[in-house]
Amino acid sequence: MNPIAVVGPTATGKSDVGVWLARRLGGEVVNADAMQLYRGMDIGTAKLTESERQGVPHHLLDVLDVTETASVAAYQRHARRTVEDLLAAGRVPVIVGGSGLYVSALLDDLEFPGTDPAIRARLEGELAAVGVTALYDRLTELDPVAAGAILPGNGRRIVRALEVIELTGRPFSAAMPKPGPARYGTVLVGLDRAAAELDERVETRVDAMFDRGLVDEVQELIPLGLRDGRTAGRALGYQQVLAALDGACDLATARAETVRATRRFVRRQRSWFRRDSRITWLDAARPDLLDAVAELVVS
RNA sequence: GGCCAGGUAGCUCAGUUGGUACGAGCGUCCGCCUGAAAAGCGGAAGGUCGACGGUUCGACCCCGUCCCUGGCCA
Repeated sequence: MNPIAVVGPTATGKSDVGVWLARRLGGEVVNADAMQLYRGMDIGTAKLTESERQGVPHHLLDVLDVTETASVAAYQRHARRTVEDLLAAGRVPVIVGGSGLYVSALLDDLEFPGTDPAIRARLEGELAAVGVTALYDRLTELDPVAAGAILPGNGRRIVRALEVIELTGRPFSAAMPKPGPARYGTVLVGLDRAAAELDERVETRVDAMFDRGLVDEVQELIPLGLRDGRTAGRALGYQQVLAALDGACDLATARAETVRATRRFVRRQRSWFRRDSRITWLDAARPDLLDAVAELVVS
């Protein structure tokens, strides 16, 4: 049986549907959520607890230390291997996550040219020293096409483009994946909810995270290097709690900021997934949701 | 009841010696997205400048009255 991918904005209820599908189909869950990759980041990423997983094996959870930088390319390798292993074993991969780029890396023909820490560091140094404009001008000279696709203020992407050019000696082709069927014949199911309802769920969920000890979790992760990592400390909730612990604001503000930032994130996730025409969308609030999902999977 | 501060974008506030509001942050909407993606970036829509009257060629800015909010004093 082909893999199923359950995607969509955060707080819609993807994880539970994933478990249900896995149990029903004899499958296992493959995480496609960038922040759930981190060990110890449980409360703030809404990772399912052991009991909530109901015995369903979950892959690609807790594979990174908080100090490690998440990487799509690494994710792509691990996730593909995991999916292929499951298929070989006759298990149905149930891909669940809201990180659009990660899902795409797994299911589309994305190829990531390498990276070189030295080159990267140098370019970032330049970015800090000379400013974005100078680097953007250079990119325009070296690769007008890439420059056209990257906004002049986006230092991060400009650096990456220059890195790839230097590394490969060829222009940075920022071509989006060509439209086509998803790898492994994966069926894509999108879960969403009415905007107002999801906003409310986000608020409830953030409240619950703080009540369940998000602050303690952050405090335990600090000695493990949460602040030193490049990505982990930027996760929603963690970032805001760190700011509060630094005295930049109080915890009530951190909580409110987390709600706000999460809502913004939901908008971005929608705009990412919206353009993928392979996704069949379902309103996660419908009472017969599971039946509807089952129908999609069978057909 | 008196005094003071204030009423400008959905919210918090800038601003104009009187000449079409240069607004900002947040929110909202839309979009982009290749080794940081829960990240990074771009664009747009929103204002009868509390009400009414006066002065003026012209007022959101000046004057008067009133309404509202906050604080202080009674």
